Amino acid sequence: MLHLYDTATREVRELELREPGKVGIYLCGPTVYGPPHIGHGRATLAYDILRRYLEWTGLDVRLVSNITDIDDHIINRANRENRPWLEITTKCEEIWWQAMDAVNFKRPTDTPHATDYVDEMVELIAELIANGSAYVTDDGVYLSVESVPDYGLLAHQSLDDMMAGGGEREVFGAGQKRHPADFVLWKLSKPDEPAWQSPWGEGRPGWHSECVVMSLDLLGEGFDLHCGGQDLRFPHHENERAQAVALGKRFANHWMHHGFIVDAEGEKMSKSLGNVNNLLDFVEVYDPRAYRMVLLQSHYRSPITVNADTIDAATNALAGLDSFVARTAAVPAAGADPAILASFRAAMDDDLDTPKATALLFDTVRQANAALDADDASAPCLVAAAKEIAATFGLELGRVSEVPADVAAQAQALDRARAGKDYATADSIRAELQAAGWTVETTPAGTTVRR
RNA sequence: GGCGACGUGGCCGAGUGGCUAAGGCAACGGCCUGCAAAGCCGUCAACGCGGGUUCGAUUCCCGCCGUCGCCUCCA
Repeated sequence: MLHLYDTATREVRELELREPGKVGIYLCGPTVYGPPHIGHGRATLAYDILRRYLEWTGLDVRLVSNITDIDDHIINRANRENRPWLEITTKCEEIWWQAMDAVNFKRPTDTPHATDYVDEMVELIAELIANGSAYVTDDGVYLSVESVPDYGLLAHQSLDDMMAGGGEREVFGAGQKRHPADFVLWKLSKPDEPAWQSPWGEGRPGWHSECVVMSLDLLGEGFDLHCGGQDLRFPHHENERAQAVALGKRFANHWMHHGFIVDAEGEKMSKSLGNVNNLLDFVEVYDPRAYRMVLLQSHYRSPITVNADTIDAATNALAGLDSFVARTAAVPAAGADPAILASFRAAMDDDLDTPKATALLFDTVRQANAALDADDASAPCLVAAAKEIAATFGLELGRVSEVPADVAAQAQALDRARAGKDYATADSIRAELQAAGWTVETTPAGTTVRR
């Protein structure tokens, strides 16, 4: 069974399932106010790999990932560009899924929207007020963090310590808060802002409530796993949890957080730094699979470097795998080598050790190639194991590229020239094809071309 | 200031109290090939600095240097 690092307990421990055979996962999704950057790519691919692996082990996975479609960022952009906010969220969500499809992210089983859950959030907030853990001020409703006994569980810092330093940023709603760390549950709206009815006046929900309401609604109390970026650990996840605790409800059993993309200088790549790498631009320039490969070759909790060098290296590694799949197209189907699959499973069960599992994949490919070269009977099982691992990683290998008729004709001409020992012609045809971007592989069985 | 992470060969990136410190990319040599490509075989080369614990440390502890993250709305 899978063992995962749990942020709450700070140890690698077994992912205990509430219900055998089924796993419920909540993944904090995007706020749709801009194009996704490559950091979002890691956020989704890390869990895409987790999800595919869990499914491969035979579990029934329910993956809930929200769309935050009401938020200050959205309102600010709408004001700045003088557009309706709904137009922004609709457009950005469309772009989000376009990018996710491009990196082969398997769609979550549920993608709830914050704006569809406003009534439930209002109910939640009312309950929190009723039991004394939330209070109303001039500008909204706040949760009193002092009413949550183990507040700071995920931050691993006491409230006092958190307050001690760091406060260079402006404290939101500082005026009437009882404690500086109290956070807003409901924001009263200003004129012309999107607003919903509530007992405390027209307004909109704060950031943290939607995830509590939606995860509990779709996955239920004590769901198995809650995921997101390391930056969401605090305050976002801490504050989600605080609301559930204040309600007396069991929340996530296990917390998983992934590391960041850093740039060549080792700095976090994020919107706040302004060095955005738009994911759609990225997949236009590079093979989207190369990004997945870079992620697979490092651990999900490590910060990783994504730049032209690392992507190029991954692209080249992928070329070898594509060649492997191309040369094994005619290898008869067989059961995957069980020892290799067992090693794969052992690596993945150990806190998703994809670097080790990826090393195993390359080693299996090498063994399979050697077996094929030697005409050894073990080849089909090795080939099957390699393909199964790659498929579980979500790597689509050896995609058959469309070969235009004229290119196919050139390949045939190349073969004819070689058959007639007209090597000058053969070489010039090959050079031409290569110049046009085709990978040309001349084998005894004939010439194949692919992109 | 508090909490935390990290510094491994040319590049990326695993890992371990002591057998030959993964894997990928790059480079180089060989086999194969008409020549290539792909593949296979092989070579090259690393644990920030200084102490300590230990029979032994890259791994544990302390200090230093350097980098990064979080500390109220950023995946």
